[in-house]
Amino acid sequence: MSGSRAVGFATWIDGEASSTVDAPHEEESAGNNKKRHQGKQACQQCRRRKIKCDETRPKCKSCGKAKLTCEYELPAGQTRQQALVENQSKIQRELEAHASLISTLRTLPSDAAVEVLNRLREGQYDGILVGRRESQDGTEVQHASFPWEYPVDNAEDDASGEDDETNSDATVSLPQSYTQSIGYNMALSSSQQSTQVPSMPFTGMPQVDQNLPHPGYYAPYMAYQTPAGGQQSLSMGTPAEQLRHGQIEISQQVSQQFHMGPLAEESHITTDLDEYLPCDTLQWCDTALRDLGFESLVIRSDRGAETTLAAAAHWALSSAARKKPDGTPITLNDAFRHGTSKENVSIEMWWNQQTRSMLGRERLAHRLAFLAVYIPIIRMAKLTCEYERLAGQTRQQALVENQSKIQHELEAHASLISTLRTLPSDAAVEVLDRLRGGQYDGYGSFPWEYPVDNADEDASVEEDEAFTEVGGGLKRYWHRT
DNA sequence: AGGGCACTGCAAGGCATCGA
DNA sequence: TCGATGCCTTGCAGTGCCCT
Repeated sequence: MSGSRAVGFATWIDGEASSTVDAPHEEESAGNNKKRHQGKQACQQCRRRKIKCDETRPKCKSCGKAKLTCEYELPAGQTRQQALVENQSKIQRELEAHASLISTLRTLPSDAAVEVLNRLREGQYDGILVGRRESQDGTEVQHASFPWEYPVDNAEDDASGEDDETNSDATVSLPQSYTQSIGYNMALSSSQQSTQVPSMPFTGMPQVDQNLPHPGYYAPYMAYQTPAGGQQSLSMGTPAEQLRHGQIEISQQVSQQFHMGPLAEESHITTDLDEYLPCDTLQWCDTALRDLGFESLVIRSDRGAETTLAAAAHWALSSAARKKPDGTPITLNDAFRHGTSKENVSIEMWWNQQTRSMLGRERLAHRLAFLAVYIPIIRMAKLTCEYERLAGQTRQQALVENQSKIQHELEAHASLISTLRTLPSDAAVEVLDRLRGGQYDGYGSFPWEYPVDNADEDASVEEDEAFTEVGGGLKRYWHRT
Protein backbone atom coordinates (compact mmCIF):
# COMPACT_ATOMS: atom_id res chain seq x y z
CA MET A 1 0.00 0.00 0.00
CA SER A 2 1.07 3.55 -0.50
CA GLY A 3 -0.61 4.84 2.61
CA SER A 4 2.66 6.17 3.90
CA ARG A 5 2.95 8.56 1.03
CA ALA A 6 3.56 12.07 2.32
CA VAL A 7 0.90 14.69 2.03
CA GLY A 8 0.06 17.96 3.56
CA PHE A 9 2.35 20.75 2.46
CA ALA A 10 0.34 23.14 0.40
CA THR A 11 3.33 24.95 -0.85
CA TRP A 12 6.05 24.92 -3.40
CA ILE A 13 8.88 22.75 -2.26
CA ASP A 14 12.40 23.49 -3.28
CA GLY A 15 14.65 20.99 -4.97
CA GLU A 16 16.16 19.94 -1.65
CA ALA A 17 12.63 19.35 -0.57
CA SER A 18 11.05 18.40 2.68
CA SER A 19 11.84 15.01 4.13
CA THR A 20 8.12 14.27 4.19
CA VAL A 21 8.17 13.68 0.46
CA ASP A 22 8.50 10.14 -0.80
CA ALA A 23 11.69 8.91 -2.30
CA PRO A 24 10.30 8.50 -5.83
CA HIS A 25 9.12 12.08 -5.78
CA GLU A 26 12.46 13.28 -4.53
CA GLU A 27 14.16 11.51 -7.40
CA GLU A 28 11.64 12.92 -9.78
CA SER A 29 12.23 16.40 -8.50
CA ALA A 30 15.99 16.11 -8.55
CA GLY A 31 16.21 17.47 -12.06
CA ASN A 32 13.80 20.34 -11.37
CA ASN A 33 14.35 23.37 -9.29
CA LYS A 34 11.01 23.14 -7.65
CA LYS A 35 8.24 20.68 -7.37
CA ARG A 36 4.56 21.26 -7.11
CA HIS A 37 2.96 19.93 -4.01
CA GLN A 38 -0.73 20.14 -3.53
CA GLY A 39 -2.77 20.33 -0.42
CA LYS A 40 -5.34 17.86 0.76
CA GLN A 41 -8.48 19.85 0.42
CA ALA A 42 -8.99 23.21 -1.23
CA CYS A 43 -11.84 25.38 0.02
CA GLN A 44 -15.00 25.72 -2.09
CA GLN A 45 -14.04 29.10 -3.52
CA CYS A 46 -10.49 28.12 -4.45
CA ARG A 47 -11.79 24.95 -6.02
CA ARG A 48 -14.28 26.89 -8.07
CA ARG A 49 -11.65 29.44 -9.09
CA LYS A 50 -9.09 26.70 -9.60
CA ILE A 51 -6.45 28.57 -7.68
CA LYS A 52 -4.08 27.52 -4.98
CA CYS A 53 -5.54 27.26 -1.51
CA ASP A 54 -3.35 27.40 1.56
CA GLU A 55 -6.07 25.58 3.49
CA THR A 56 -5.95 27.80 6.51
CA ARG A 57 -9.13 27.83 8.52
CA PRO A 58 -11.51 29.43 9.09
CA LYS A 59 -10.46 31.59 6.11
CA CYS A 60 -7.76 30.82 3.55
CA LYS A 61 -5.44 33.48 2.22
CA SER A 62 -7.06 33.59 -1.23
CA CYS A 63 -10.54 34.07 0.16
CA GLY A 64 -9.25 36.66 2.59
CA LYS A 65 -7.63 38.61 -0.21
CA ALA A 66 -10.72 38.42 -2.43
CA LYS A 67 -13.01 39.04 0.54
CA LEU A 68 -14.99 35.89 -0.14
CA THR A 69 -16.73 33.54 2.24
CA CYS A 70 -14.42 30.62 2.85
CA GLU A 71 -16.08 27.24 3.35
CA TYR A 72 -14.73 23.74 3.37
CA GLU A 73 -16.67 20.70 2.31
CA LEU A 74 -15.01 18.33 4.75
CA PRO A 75 -13.53 18.53 8.23
CA ALA A 76 -9.79 19.15 8.27
CA GLY A 77 -7.66 16.10 7.69
CA GLN A 78 -10.46 13.98 6.33
CA THR A 79 -10.59 12.62 2.80
CA ARG A 80 -13.81 12.58 0.87
CA GLN A 81 -13.93 8.82 1.03
CA GLN A 82 -13.34 8.77 4.76
CA ALA A 83 -16.14 11.29 5.20
CA LEU A 84 -18.43 9.21 3.03
CA VAL A 85 -17.71 6.05 4.96
CA GLU A 86 -18.19 7.78 8.29
CA ASN A 87 -21.38 9.49 7.26
CA GLN A 88 -22.74 6.32 5.76
CA SER A 89 -22.24 4.28 8.88
CA LYS A 90 -23.93 7.04 10.87
CA ILE A 91 -26.97 7.06 8.59
CA GLN A 92 -26.97 3.28 8.59
CA ARG A 93 -27.23 3.20 12.37
CA GLU A 94 -30.07 5.68 12.31
CA LEU A 95 -31.81 3.61 9.70
CA GLU A 96 -31.39 0.49 11.79
CA ALA A 97 -32.93 2.23 14.78
CA HIS A 98 -35.92 3.29 12.71
CA ALA A 99 -36.28 -0.07 11.04
CA SER A 100 -36.11 -1.77 14.41
CA LEU A 101 -38.93 0.40 15.71
CA ILE A 102 -41.11 -0.19 12.66
CA SER A 103 -40.38 -3.88 12.67
CA THR A 104 -41.31 -4.06 16.34
CA LEU A 105 -44.50 -2.13 15.77
CA ARG A 106 -45.63 -4.37 12.97
CA THR A 107 -44.91 -7.51 14.95
CA LEU A 108 -46.56 -6.42 18.16
CA PRO A 109 -50.21 -7.08 18.91
CA SER A 110 -52.30 -3.98 18.33
CA ASP A 111 -52.69 -2.87 21.93
CA ALA A 112 -49.02 -3.33 22.69
CA ALA A 113 -48.22 -1.36 19.55
CA VAL A 114 -50.49 1.43 20.73
CA GLU A 115 -48.63 1.44 24.02
CA VAL A 116 -45.35 1.86 22.18
CA LEU A 117 -46.83 4.62 20.06
CA ASN A 118 -47.98 6.42 23.17
CA ARG A 119 -44.47 6.31 24.57
CA LEU A 120 -43.23 7.53 21.23
CA ARG A 121 -45.56 10.51 21.38
CA GLU A 122 -44.34 11.27 24.86
CA GLY A 123 -40.87 11.52 23.39
CA GLN A 124 -39.48 8.63 25.41
CA TYR A 125 -37.47 7.27 22.51
CA ASP A 126 -36.43 10.53 20.91
CA GLY A 127 -32.78 10.11 21.71
CA ILE A 128 -32.67 6.99 19.60
CA LEU A 129 -34.28 8.43 16.55
CA VAL A 130 -32.94 10.61 13.81
CA GLY A 131 -31.29 13.91 14.52
CA ARG A 132 -30.76 13.32 18.18
CA ARG A 133 -27.95 10.89 18.07
CA GLU A 134 -25.22 13.32 18.97
CA SER A 135 -24.38 14.63 22.35
CA GLN A 136 -23.77 18.28 23.15
CA ASP A 137 -20.08 18.14 22.43
CA GLY A 138 -20.73 16.68 19.02
CA THR A 139 -19.43 13.23 19.81
CA GLU A 140 -21.62 10.45 18.68
CA VAL A 141 -23.85 8.74 21.16
CA GLN A 142 -23.31 5.03 21.49
CA HIS A 143 -25.83 3.07 19.47
CA ALA A 144 -28.69 2.47 21.79
CA SER A 145 -31.20 -0.30 21.81
CA PHE A 146 -34.86 0.34 22.12
CA PRO A 147 -36.27 -0.09 25.59
CA TRP A 148 -38.58 -2.79 24.36
CA GLU A 149 -35.74 -5.24 23.92
CA TYR A 150 -36.72 -8.83 23.78
CA PRO A 151 -35.87 -10.78 26.88
CA VAL A 152 -33.92 -13.33 24.86
CA ASP A 153 -31.37 -10.73 24.03
CA ASN A 154 -28.09 -12.36 24.93
CA ALA A 155 -26.19 -10.90 22.06
CA GLU A 156 -23.12 -8.85 22.57
CA ASP A 157 -23.26 -7.63 19.02
CA ASP A 158 -19.79 -8.89 18.58
CA ALA A 159 -18.35 -9.00 15.15
CA SER A 160 -16.61 -12.29 15.49
CA GLY A 161 -18.39 -13.92 12.61
CA GLU A 162 -19.05 -17.60 12.74
CA ASP A 163 -17.91 -17.92 16.31
CA ASP A 164 -21.13 -16.19 17.17
CA GLU A 165 -22.89 -19.46 16.93
CA THR A 166 -20.77 -21.30 19.39
CA ASN A 167 -20.32 -18.57 21.93
CA SER A 168 -23.07 -18.36 24.38
CA ASP A 169 -24.28 -16.12 27.07
CA ALA A 170 -25.06 -17.10 30.61
CA THR A 171 -28.76 -16.62 30.00
CA VAL A 172 -28.76 -19.81 28.01
CA SER A 173 -28.08 -22.66 30.31
CA LEU A 174 -27.84 -25.97 28.60
CA PRO A 175 -26.51 -28.87 30.63
CA GLN A 176 -22.91 -29.58 29.78
CA SER A 177 -23.54 -33.13 28.68
CA TYR A 178 -26.04 -31.81 26.24
CA THR A 179 -23.74 -29.18 24.90
CA GLN A 180 -20.80 -31.56 24.67
CA SER A 181 -22.80 -34.12 22.85
CA ILE A 182 -23.52 -31.66 20.11
CA GLY A 183 -20.01 -30.33 19.97
CA TYR A 184 -20.76 -26.98 21.54
CA ASN A 185 -18.03 -25.01 23.14
CA MET A 186 -20.16 -23.09 25.54
CA ALA A 187 -18.71 -20.98 28.27
CA LEU A 188 -20.79 -21.77 31.31
CA SER A 189 -20.40 -20.03 34.61
CA SER A 190 -19.20 -22.09 37.55
CA SER A 191 -22.55 -21.77 39.28
CA GLN A 192 -24.24 -23.18 36.26
CA GLN A 193 -21.77 -26.01 36.02
CA SER A 194 -22.30 -26.97 39.60
CA THR A 195 -26.01 -27.39 39.09
CA GLN A 196 -25.73 -29.31 35.91
CA VAL A 197 -27.12 -32.70 35.32
CA PRO A 198 -24.25 -35.15 35.40
CA SER A 199 -23.30 -36.71 32.13
CA MET A 200 -26.09 -38.88 30.96
CA PRO A 201 -26.73 -40.59 27.70
CA PHE A 202 -28.90 -38.52 25.48
CA THR A 203 -30.44 -40.79 22.95
CA GLY A 204 -32.38 -38.04 21.30
CA MET A 205 -29.24 -36.30 20.15
CA PRO A 206 -26.83 -38.41 18.15
CA GLN A 207 -23.22 -37.42 17.74
CA VAL A 208 -22.69 -34.98 15.00
CA ASP A 209 -20.91 -36.12 11.90
CA GLN A 210 -17.52 -34.44 12.25
CA ASN A 211 -17.27 -34.09 8.50
CA LEU A 212 -19.94 -31.45 8.53
CA PRO A 213 -18.54 -28.00 7.88
CA HIS A 214 -19.55 -26.64 11.27
CA PRO A 215 -19.94 -29.56 13.61
CA GLY A 216 -21.02 -27.38 16.49
CA TYR A 217 -23.81 -25.84 14.60
CA TYR A 218 -25.61 -28.57 12.78
CA ALA A 219 -27.25 -31.72 13.90
CA PRO A 220 -28.60 -34.55 11.82
CA TYR A 221 -32.20 -33.79 11.36
CA MET A 222 -34.48 -35.67 13.71
CA ALA A 223 -38.00 -36.43 12.79
CA TYR A 224 -40.92 -35.60 15.03
CA GLN A 225 -41.41 -38.10 17.80
CA THR A 226 -44.94 -39.22 18.37
CA PRO A 227 -46.22 -39.78 21.90
CA ALA A 228 -46.17 -43.49 21.22
CA GLY A 229 -42.41 -43.40 20.81
CA GLY A 230 -42.42 -43.94 17.12
CA GLN A 231 -41.17 -41.43 14.69
CA GLN A 232 -42.81 -39.59 11.92
CA SER A 233 -42.09 -36.37 10.21
CA LEU A 234 -44.24 -33.31 10.37
CA SER A 235 -45.52 -34.16 6.97
CA MET A 236 -48.96 -34.21 5.55
CA GLY A 237 -49.73 -37.30 7.60
CA THR A 238 -49.53 -35.45 10.90
CA PRO A 239 -52.94 -34.88 12.40
CA ALA A 240 -53.62 -31.25 11.66
CA GLU A 241 -55.60 -30.81 14.85
CA GLN A 242 -52.76 -31.99 17.04
CA LEU A 243 -50.23 -29.91 15.22
CA ARG A 244 -52.38 -26.85 15.37
CA HIS A 245 -52.92 -27.24 19.08
CA GLY A 246 -49.21 -27.53 19.78
CA GLN A 247 -48.52 -24.64 17.53
CA ILE A 248 -50.84 -22.29 19.32
CA GLU A 249 -49.16 -23.11 22.61
CA ILE A 250 -45.83 -22.35 21.07
CA SER A 251 -47.12 -19.13 19.62
CA GLN A 252 -48.31 -18.04 23.03
CA GLN A 253 -44.96 -18.75 24.63
CA VAL A 254 -43.08 -17.03 21.88
CA SER A 255 -45.36 -14.04 22.14
CA GLN A 256 -44.82 -13.78 25.86
CA GLN A 257 -41.07 -14.00 25.40
CA PHE A 258 -40.89 -11.48 22.64
CA HIS A 259 -43.54 -8.91 23.21
CA MET A 260 -42.88 -6.04 25.48
CA GLY A 261 -45.08 -3.89 27.61
CA PRO A 262 -48.40 -4.95 28.98
CA LEU A 263 -49.35 -8.30 27.56
CA ALA A 264 -52.16 -8.28 25.11
CA GLU A 265 -55.14 -10.48 25.71
CA GLU A 266 -54.25 -14.06 25.08
CA SER A 267 -56.72 -14.45 22.28
CA HIS A 268 -55.14 -11.53 20.57
CA ILE A 269 -51.65 -12.95 20.74
CA THR A 270 -52.59 -16.32 19.38
CA THR A 271 -54.65 -14.82 16.61
CA ASP A 272 -51.80 -12.56 15.74
CA LEU A 273 -49.20 -15.24 15.36
CA ASP A 274 -51.50 -17.96 14.29
CA GLU A 275 -52.33 -15.91 11.29
CA TYR A 276 -48.73 -15.96 10.20
CA LEU A 277 -47.70 -19.38 11.37
CA PRO A 278 -50.06 -21.86 9.81
CA CYS A 279 -49.46 -25.58 9.85
CA ASP A 280 -47.94 -25.70 6.45
CA THR A 281 -45.03 -23.53 7.60
CA LEU A 282 -43.85 -26.29 9.85
CA GLN A 283 -44.59 -28.87 7.24
CA TRP A 284 -42.57 -27.01 4.67
CA CYS A 285 -39.67 -26.59 7.03
CA ASP A 286 -39.82 -30.19 8.05
CA THR A 287 -39.92 -31.57 4.54
CA ALA A 288 -37.10 -29.35 3.37
CA LEU A 289 -34.92 -30.06 6.38
CA ARG A 290 -35.41 -33.77 5.96
CA ASP A 291 -34.20 -33.45 2.41
CA LEU A 292 -31.27 -31.38 3.60
CA GLY A 293 -30.34 -34.00 6.16
CA PHE A 294 -29.49 -31.69 9.01
CA GLU A 295 -30.85 -28.72 10.86
CA SER A 296 -29.54 -25.79 12.84
CA LEU A 297 -29.49 -26.49 16.54
CA VAL A 298 -29.73 -22.85 17.41
CA ILE A 299 -30.81 -20.15 15.06
CA ARG A 300 -30.00 -16.54 15.54
CA SER A 301 -31.68 -13.46 14.21
CA ASP A 302 -31.98 -9.77 14.87
CA ARG A 303 -35.21 -7.94 15.58
CA GLY A 304 -36.55 -8.11 12.09
CA ALA A 305 -40.14 -8.84 11.22
CA GLU A 306 -39.31 -12.49 10.77
CA THR A 307 -37.81 -12.88 14.23
CA THR A 308 -40.78 -14.15 16.15
CA LEU A 309 -41.90 -16.30 13.28
CA ALA A 310 -38.54 -17.88 12.61
CA ALA A 311 -38.06 -18.46 16.33
CA ALA A 312 -41.47 -20.01 16.69
CA ALA A 313 -41.04 -22.33 13.73
CA HIS A 314 -37.58 -23.43 14.72
CA TRP A 315 -38.55 -23.94 18.30
CA ALA A 316 -41.56 -25.95 17.20
CA LEU A 317 -39.36 -28.26 15.17
CA SER A 318 -36.63 -28.51 17.79
CA SER A 319 -38.94 -29.23 20.65
CA ALA A 320 -40.83 -31.77 18.60
CA ALA A 321 -37.66 -33.63 17.71
CA ARG A 322 -35.65 -33.50 20.94
CA LYS A 323 -35.60 -33.13 24.63
CA LYS A 324 -32.82 -32.03 26.94
CA PRO A 325 -30.69 -34.73 28.61
CA ASP A 326 -32.64 -34.33 31.86
CA GLY A 327 -35.84 -35.00 29.99
CA THR A 328 -37.16 -31.48 30.16
CA PRO A 329 -38.43 -29.85 27.01
CA ILE A 330 -36.25 -27.61 24.94
CA THR A 331 -37.03 -24.02 25.71
CA LEU A 332 -37.10 -21.12 23.35
CA ASN A 333 -33.77 -19.97 24.77
CA ASP A 334 -32.22 -23.28 23.77
CA ALA A 335 -33.35 -22.99 20.19
CA PHE A 336 -33.10 -19.34 19.42
CA ARG A 337 -30.87 -16.42 20.25
CA HIS A 338 -31.15 -12.84 19.42
CA GLY A 339 -28.23 -10.96 18.01
CA THR A 340 -26.66 -9.52 14.96
CA SER A 341 -23.40 -10.60 13.48
CA LYS A 342 -21.46 -10.00 10.32
CA GLU A 343 -23.05 -13.04 8.83
CA ASN A 344 -26.47 -11.91 9.87
CA VAL A 345 -25.98 -8.99 7.54
CA SER A 346 -25.81 -11.47 4.70
CA ILE A 347 -28.94 -13.14 5.96
CA GLU A 348 -30.70 -9.83 6.18
CA MET A 349 -29.68 -8.84 2.67
CA TRP A 350 -30.94 -12.12 1.43
CA TRP A 351 -34.14 -11.78 3.37
CA ASN A 352 -34.74 -8.34 1.95
CA GLN A 353 -34.29 -9.68 -1.53
CA GLN A 354 -36.77 -12.44 -0.86
CA THR A 355 -39.39 -10.13 0.53
CA ARG A 356 -39.18 -8.01 -2.58
CA SER A 357 -39.12 -10.87 -5.03
CA MET A 358 -41.79 -13.02 -6.56
CA LEU A 359 -41.50 -15.26 -3.54
CA GLY A 360 -42.30 -12.31 -1.33
CA ARG A 361 -45.70 -12.06 -2.86
CA GLU A 362 -46.57 -15.46 -1.51
CA ARG A 363 -47.64 -15.96 2.04
CA LEU A 364 -45.23 -14.98 4.73
CA ALA A 365 -45.35 -18.56 5.94
CA HIS A 366 -43.80 -19.74 2.72
CA ARG A 367 -41.04 -17.19 2.90
CA LEU A 368 -40.38 -18.22 6.45
CA ALA A 369 -40.09 -21.85 5.48
CA PHE A 370 -37.69 -20.87 2.77
CA LEU A 371 -35.67 -18.86 5.26
CA ALA A 372 -35.50 -21.69 7.76
CA VAL A 373 -34.09 -23.96 5.13
CA TYR A 374 -31.56 -21.54 3.79
CA ILE A 375 -30.10 -20.08 6.98
CA PRO A 376 -27.65 -22.97 7.46
CA ILE A 377 -26.84 -23.09 3.78
CA ILE A 378 -26.08 -19.41 3.61
CA ARG A 379 -23.96 -19.64 6.72
CA MET A 380 -22.07 -22.58 5.28
CA ALA A 381 -21.40 -20.85 2.01
CA LYS A 382 -20.64 -17.58 3.77
CA LEU A 383 -21.55 -15.89 0.54
CA THR A 384 -17.94 -15.81 -0.53
CA CYS A 385 -18.96 -14.74 -3.99
CA GLU A 386 -20.15 -11.35 -2.91
CA TYR A 387 -19.10 -8.15 -4.53
CA GLU A 388 -18.82 -4.95 -2.60
CA ARG A 389 -19.90 -2.92 -5.58
CA LEU A 390 -21.08 -3.25 -9.14
CA ALA A 391 -18.71 -4.02 -11.96
CA GLY A 392 -17.18 -0.85 -13.34
CA GLN A 393 -18.17 1.14 -10.29
CA THR A 394 -15.54 2.86 -8.18
CA ARG A 395 -15.61 2.62 -4.46
CA GLN A 396 -16.51 6.25 -4.13
CA GLN A 397 -19.31 6.01 -6.67
CA ALA A 398 -20.67 3.02 -4.81
CA LEU A 399 -20.47 4.92 -1.54
CA VAL A 400 -22.31 7.92 -2.94
CA GLU A 401 -24.97 5.77 -4.55
CA ASN A 402 -25.44 3.62 -1.50
CA GLN A 403 -25.58 6.65 0.74
CA SER A 404 -28.38 8.24 -1.22
CA LYS A 405 -30.23 4.94 -1.16
CA ILE A 406 -29.87 4.65 2.61
CA GLN A 407 -30.78 8.30 3.03
CA HIS A 408 -33.91 7.78 0.98
CA GLU A 409 -34.86 4.73 3.01
CA LEU A 410 -34.17 6.57 6.25
CA GLU A 411 -36.40 9.44 5.20
CA ALA A 412 -39.18 7.01 4.34
CA HIS A 413 -38.85 5.30 7.72
CA ALA A 414 -38.68 8.59 9.57
CA SER A 415 -41.71 9.80 7.69
CA LEU A 416 -43.65 6.68 8.60
CA ILE A 417 -42.71 6.96 12.26
CA SER A 418 -43.54 10.63 12.29
CA THR A 419 -46.92 9.86 10.76
CA LEU A 420 -47.56 7.10 13.27
CA ARG A 421 -46.75 9.31 16.21
CA THR A 422 -49.05 12.09 15.03
CA LEU A 423 -51.98 9.93 14.03
CA PRO A 424 -54.77 9.24 16.49
CA SER A 425 -54.44 5.78 18.01
CA ASP A 426 -57.13 4.08 15.95
CA ALA A 427 -55.75 5.49 12.74
CA ALA A 428 -52.26 4.40 13.72
CA VAL A 429 -53.53 0.90 14.42
CA GLU A 430 -55.10 0.80 11.00
CA VAL A 431 -51.86 1.82 9.36
CA LEU A 432 -50.04 -0.83 11.38
CA ASP A 433 -52.55 -3.42 10.26
CA ARG A 434 -51.80 -2.52 6.69
CA LEU A 435 -48.11 -2.71 7.40
CA ARG A 436 -48.60 -6.23 8.73
CA GLY A 437 -50.58 -7.07 5.66
CA GLY A 438 -47.59 -6.06 3.58
CA GLN A 439 -49.41 -3.17 1.96
CA TYR A 440 -46.59 -0.76 2.59
CA ASP A 441 -43.57 -3.00 2.09
CA GLY A 442 -40.67 -0.84 1.05
CA TYR A 443 -41.82 2.36 2.66
CA GLY A 444 -40.40 4.37 -0.21
CA SER A 445 -43.70 3.90 -1.93
CA PHE A 446 -45.78 4.46 1.16
CA PRO A 447 -48.83 6.22 -0.20
CA TRP A 448 -49.41 8.44 2.82
CA GLU A 449 -53.01 8.63 1.91
CA TYR A 450 -55.33 7.32 4.50
CA PRO A 451 -59.03 6.90 4.27
CA VAL A 452 -60.76 9.99 5.51
CA ASP A 453 -64.07 9.23 7.14
CA ASN A 454 -65.32 12.76 7.22
CA ALA A 455 -64.41 13.98 3.78
CA ASP A 456 -66.10 17.26 4.55
CA GLU A 457 -63.29 18.17 6.89
CA ASP A 458 -60.91 20.77 5.69
CA ALA A 459 -57.79 18.95 4.55
CA SER A 460 -55.62 21.69 5.94
CA VAL A 461 -56.89 21.15 9.47
CA GLU A 462 -54.32 21.77 12.16
CA GLU A 463 -52.49 18.77 13.46
CA ASP A 464 -53.71 19.29 17.01
CA GLU A 465 -57.25 18.90 15.87
CA ALA A 466 -56.53 15.35 14.90
CA PHE A 467 -56.48 14.53 18.57
CA THR A 468 -59.69 16.29 19.44
CA GLU A 469 -61.83 14.01 21.48
CA VAL A 470 -65.36 13.53 20.38
CA GLY A 471 -67.83 11.73 22.56
CA GLY A 472 -65.17 10.21 24.74
CA GLY A 473 -63.34 8.66 21.82
CA LEU A 474 -60.85 9.96 19.37
CA LYS A 475 -62.26 11.71 16.42
CA ARG A 476 -61.90 9.38 13.52
CA TYR A 477 -60.11 11.26 10.85
CA TRP A 478 -56.63 12.06 9.95
CA HIS A 479 -54.77 14.05 7.40
CA ARG A 480 -53.68 13.45 3.95
CA THR A 481 -50.10 14.65 3.78
C1' DA B 1 -12.26 31.62 -16.15
C1' DG B 2 -11.16 27.23 -17.00
C1' DG B 3 -8.18 23.65 -19.87
C1' DG B 4 -5.54 20.26 -18.68
C1' DC B 5 -1.54 18.34 -16.26
C1' DA B 6 0.36 17.03 -11.65
C1' DC B 7 -0.57 14.78 -7.71
C1' DT B 8 -2.98 11.96 -4.06
C1' DG B 9 -5.44 8.20 -2.23
C1' DC B 10 -6.91 3.85 -2.87
C1' DA B 11 -7.34 -0.83 -4.61
C1' DA B 12 -5.54 -4.77 -6.67
C1' DG B 13 -1.95 -7.76 -8.48
C1' DG B 14 2.63 -9.78 -7.97
C1' DC B 15 6.02 -11.63 -5.26
C1' DA B 16 8.61 -13.17 -1.15
C1' DT B 17 8.44 -15.23 3.24
C1' DC B 18 6.81 -18.18 6.78
C1' DG B 19 4.56 -21.90 9.09
C1' DA B 20 1.65 -25.99 8.99
C1' DT C 1 2.96 -28.00 -1.22
C1' DC C 2 -0.23 -24.78 0.10
C1' DG C 3 -2.48 -21.09 2.46
C1' DA C 4 -1.76 -16.84 5.08
C1' DT C 5 0.46 -12.59 5.46
C1' DG C 6 3.00 -8.49 4.37
C1' DC C 7 5.50 -5.50 1.29
C1' DC C 8 6.11 -3.41 -3.20
C1' DT C 9 4.44 -1.96 -7.65
C1' DT C 10 1.05 -0.57 -10.81
C1' DG C 11 -3.09 1.57 -12.44
C1' DC C 12 -6.65 4.75 -12.10
C1' DA C 13 -10.35 7.98 -10.50
C1' DG C 14 -10.75 12.13 -8.42
C1' DT C 15 -8.91 16.55 -7.02
C1' DG C 16 -5.66 20.56 -6.80
C1' DC C 17 -4.09 24.33 -9.02
C1' DC C 18 -0.58 26.10 -12.75
C1' DC C 19 -0.76 28.80 -16.44
C1' DT C 20 -2.75 30.61 -20.67
